[in-house]
Parts: sequence; structure tokens; C-alpha cells
Amino acid sequence: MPSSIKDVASHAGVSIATVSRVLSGKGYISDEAKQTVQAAVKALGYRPNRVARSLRAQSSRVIGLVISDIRNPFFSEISRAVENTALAHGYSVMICNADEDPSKEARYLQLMAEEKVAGILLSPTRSGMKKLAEFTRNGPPIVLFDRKMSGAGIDSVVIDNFDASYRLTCALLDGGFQQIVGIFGAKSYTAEERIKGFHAAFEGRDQTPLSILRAPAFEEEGEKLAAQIRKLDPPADAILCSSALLASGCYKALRQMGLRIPEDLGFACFDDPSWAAFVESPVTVIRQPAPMIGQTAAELLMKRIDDPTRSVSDICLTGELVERETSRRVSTPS
Amino acid sequence: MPSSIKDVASHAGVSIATVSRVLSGKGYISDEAKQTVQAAVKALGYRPNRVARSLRAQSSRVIGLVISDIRNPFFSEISRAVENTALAHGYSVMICNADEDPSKEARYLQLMAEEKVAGILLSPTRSGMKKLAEFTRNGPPIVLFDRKMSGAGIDSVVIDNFDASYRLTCALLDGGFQQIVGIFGAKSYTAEERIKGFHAAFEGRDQTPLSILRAPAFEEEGEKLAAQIRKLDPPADAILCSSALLASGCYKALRQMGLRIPEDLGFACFDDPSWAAFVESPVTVIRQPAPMIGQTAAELLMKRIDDPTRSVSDICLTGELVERETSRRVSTPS
DNA sequence: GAGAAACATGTAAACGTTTTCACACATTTT
DNA sequence: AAAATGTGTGAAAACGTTTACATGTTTCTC
Repeated sequence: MPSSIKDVASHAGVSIATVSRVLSGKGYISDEAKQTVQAAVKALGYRPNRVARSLRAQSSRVIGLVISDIRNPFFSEISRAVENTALAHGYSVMICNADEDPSKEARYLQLMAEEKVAGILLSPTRSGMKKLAEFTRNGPPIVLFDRKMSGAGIDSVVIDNFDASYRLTCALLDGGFQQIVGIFGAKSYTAEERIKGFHAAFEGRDQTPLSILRAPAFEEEGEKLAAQIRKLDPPADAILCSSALLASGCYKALRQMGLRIPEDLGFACFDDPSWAAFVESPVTVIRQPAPMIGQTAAELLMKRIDDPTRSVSDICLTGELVERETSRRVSTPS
Repeated sequence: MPSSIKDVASHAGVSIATVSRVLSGKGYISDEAKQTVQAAVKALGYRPNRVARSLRAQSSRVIGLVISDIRNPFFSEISRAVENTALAHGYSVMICNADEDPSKEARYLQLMAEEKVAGILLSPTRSGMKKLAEFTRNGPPIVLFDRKMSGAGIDSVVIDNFDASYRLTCALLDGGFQQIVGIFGAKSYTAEERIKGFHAAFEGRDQTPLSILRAPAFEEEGEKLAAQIRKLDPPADAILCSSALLASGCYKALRQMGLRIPEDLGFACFDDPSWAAFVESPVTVIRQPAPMIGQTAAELLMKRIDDPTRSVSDICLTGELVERETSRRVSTPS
């Protein structure tokens, strides 16, 4: 049974209004009152009740973060950055994991509105987007990250997925690969952009994509896709993966089939999972500035909270191409 | 400006008490009242305000999850399982990332108490443990996972780290390695147990551990440790890593030094990061039942919430040894 | 047909804050 | 010396719920 402001007040022999004033530092307080109240607070180990505070203020110092998949290292990096940034500004972060499931996403969004969070950071599923515009109208402010929604008047911070995908594909093309298959997420805006960049890289060359496969960004899906790829005719000679999770599933399956990379199959992917640097032949990747995305999005949200009328920003960061070995064709010694 | 129960009441032409009764399903309500109220709720898009509800009830249907490092896949697996389990029981989960920092941990624990969460799931840092016993006294119920604290009367679910470490070490020993160095987390209970198991494996054999190194469980730390290991005299011939993060940092650095694994150096680690299965020589690991840990801990917490007087349980699960190639010495062809 | 039980509803208090307002006193300005 | 400020304090309302209690209605039961 923690003590309330009432207890502090009677212990200090003042009214609760005075205690509140001392605690918030607003209004006039005599030095004497300040002293006795602070002593009482210490003596009772008083901690203000945030729920009561939120009820009164109709908002809390909590930022809601709804991520699509907590197991994806890209998102956990972001979460970490968001948390650090928010903490530095006196906000706490409540993370919810939508697991790429639109109904879970909707449920969490609803929950956060009911919890009266100060604002929401979200990487929406494609299907969740429709309701979003309406939700924002009388819910807390939202900032989108990783995935955006043009023209809805919602702030966003993403990377230039078109450009990144374009460059990654070019790396494969310039490396001498001919039959490239692209693997992309199933439902996201991000995937759409990357597919466009993928196609664009072929323009002006006398080549075309071999195939485009799509699946939810889970490791198991990557494994399944690998099997599909083996069946392609003409056979693929390189793979581009749109996410680390898909990539590790796919890479794993390929290796288990006994394929050598890049001798038998070129490979390139988004994100820079740690293993990309230390497998037999290090993997060419697009490294996304995840911490920067998280920090930028959090800062943007806090600005929006402070000033709900400010004009909406769409911030675009750029990915870094890290060319390693798997995007260059090697003459197979066999 | 979302509508309140008052709005619903006047819209339906009844008192707020009636509305509340319809919504909660408690007490007597006529069918007629039920109808009109439900219609009003729908018409206004009414959503109850959870903050008010929590204030009144002095507790919310939210479970706080304080994890030590969100970037560690082991913890993100757990988070996911916790979330699913909690959701199935009508609870939501608020995740906070302590980043292995005791002061952040304390801050978050405090925050959650102030937010009146129904209960807390925690993998405590070693130094945070002292205050824990006191905290539990007048804070929300706590269940510990991954790391426990014997004799404090707090529920816990962990794996048998002693045993797992023992078996992993034996795998290396049986594989023919002589000079084994162990790398363990810096501050955790878990690390202590694993170190004991590590030592135990040497008993009854005419060998001793070459060295024991400790560092915070971050990837960068693993890289640093790899450099230290190279300087050892006599030189190490195998490494045992206590966490996936440490392992990937270490493995990466070793590969960059041009070392072959297991030809030049045996290797085994805890957790089963995806790359362990598909690097040149697949890595021997202890696979921890992360989802099971998360689920069990969440269920235990909910039982504790329902019955604060129930006797405390310490649940112990076991890790699975996956013997692959890096724990067996091979005759170096060079 | 009278008392009891069951049903239905409304009133008001409570949860712990913050903040407006009013009041009291002290100091400064006209 | 009256009026205007400045300083310190407390009472009370408000935030949106839930629920104990009071007050009616019905419907049974003998």
C-alpha cells in the first residue's frame, strides 16, 4: 500500500495542493513549505501515481511502439534506439509486437489509444493502413517508420528503398549475374518500393528479372522459398533477399542443399546480419541505419506531440551498400 | 475527444451505472437496457478509458516485461512468447529494455510500479537483485526468468545452466580438445551457474580449464575477447561461449584473423543463432527453449496475480545439446 | 394477499492527481 | 492612504471509471 499525496500532505501539515506545487515546481511556494514537504516525501517513500496523473492530464509520458516483428534484428535495433532517445526526453516506451498480423496491430493501436499514450510509433502492415487515417483523427499522434503511407498526412521516416534496392541489384548485375530472382516481403509498402528498384536496375541492360517471389518475412519462409528457387527453369544464378530473416532462412536451406555461394549462386540481401560478414564468402548487403531511423522517428514524434499543428515531414534516410564477395561471379574451379 | 461513459449514458437515456453494468456484465440488467446501451456504444464508437479503469481498480491488465537486452535473440524469442501467452489471457505486455544497465532496470521497475501494472516479468542484473526483495513487498508481483535469486521467495523460471554448461563442455572435452577457454557474461547469475558447470566438466579428467573470461553480453565484447584469446600461452585450442551475442562477435573476429573453425580452434556456444547451422562447419550449441521459458513465466505470473498467497515455484527447464561439427577435433590436413 | 425474494435502476463515493479560484497577507506603486 | 501588485496557501472541481447502497418494481410462496 504505497502512500498517496494525501499522506504526504498530512505528514507535512499542509494541503495536498501545496504538495503538488512543490512536486511540480509550479506556482508560489515558500522555502519552508518546500523543505517540510520534501522531508515528508522522503520519509514516506512517496511516489506519485502515474495512473492518476494520466487520468487528470488525459495523456501520459509514454510512447507506444508497435513493431511488426520483434525477432527481426532490424526492428530490435530500432526499438533500442527509440527507447534511448525517448528516455533522454523523459518519456518511457511501451513496445508491442504485432507479429505482422493486421488484427493484432489494430488491437494494440486501440489499446494504446485507450491507455492514453502521448504518441505512437508504428511500422504498419499494408492492410492496416486503411483505418489509420481515421484512427489518427481522434487518437494520439502517430509517426510511421520503415513503412510509409503517402498522402495521408502522417509523419514518416523511412529509407530510400527504391534506391537501395536498385543499387543492390546493380551490384549483382555488375558482378556478372544473369538470372536473378528477387525475394520480397509479402505485405509491406517497403517491399513494393524495393520491387520497383529491382526492376529499375534491369532497365537499359539487355536482361530481365528471372522471377519475383514474395512471402512473409520470417526465417521459415526463406527456407521454403529456397526450395522453390531450385525448381526454376532456366535455373537462377543469383538471389536478392529483401530482409535479413528471409535471407538467413534461404541461405541456410541453400547451404543444406550443398550449394556453394557465390560459386553456384550469387547472393545479396538487405540488413547486415552479423553472419553476413563471417560466412565462408562474406555477403554483399545493404546496411540500414536502424539506430538512426529509430532516433529520428522518436524525435519527430516528440516534436509532433509538442506541436500537433506542425507541418508533416516525410524523412528519408539512405542505406549503405556494403559490397563483399557474394555479388561477384567467380569462375568455378570444378 | 473520444466519448466517455457519460455520453453513452445520456445517449441511451440511462445512468452511467447501468452502462457500466452492461459493459462489465455484472449485476442485473434488463434486456431492453442492454440493447439501448449497446446501440449507443456502437453509435458513439465508445471505448472505455483504461486509465480511469486502472485508477479505480488500482491495477491494470498490463504485464510489464523488463528484459536485459532486446538485441539478444534469446530475449526477443522470449518476449514474443510472453506476449502471445499474455494476449490469450486478456493481458497486454509492456516491454522495457534495461540494456544490462542496473540503473535503467531500477528506473523501469519503478515506472511499472507507478503505472500499476498487474505484474512484472524480469531477468534481473546481478546488482539489481539486492533491492528486489524489498521492491516486491509493496510493489506488484514479480516472476524472474532466465536469472533467478534463490531464497528470496520470488517465483522463477530458468534453465538448468549448470547442467547445460556441463554438457556443452563435455562435448568439447570428448571431442578431443585440451586447452579450453570459457567466455561468460559479466554480471549475471546465469553466468555463475554456467561457470560452475564448466568447471565440473573437468573433474575426473586430468585436464583443467585454460582460462575464464568475462564480459557484458554484447557482440562488440565478443570481438575484443577474441583478441585476448590469441595472446594466451599456452594457446587455446577451443572456446566455449555463454551467449549467442558474445559468440557471434567472437566467431567473427576469429574468422577475420584467418582462423579456421574447428581445424584451428574448437567452438561451442549457448543459444542456437541461425548462422550456427550454416557456417562452413556447423557449430555445436546448447539450444535453449526460449518460447517455453517465456510462456511458462507468463503463466506463472498470471497465477501469482490471481493468487498472491500461493507458494513460490522455481521452475527449471533443460537445454538441448545439439552436437554439430565444431566440438570435434579434426586432423588438420595442412 | 402479505411478506419475502429476485430484478432493475439510479445516486454518490472513491481512486490520486492537477489546477482554478478565492482568500489572506505583504509589499510596492500612485 | 488607497489601490495595485506579488506571494503563499487551501478548498474544491475535474478527469472516467466501478461499486456499495438505496430505492423501487416485479414475481414468488404459503
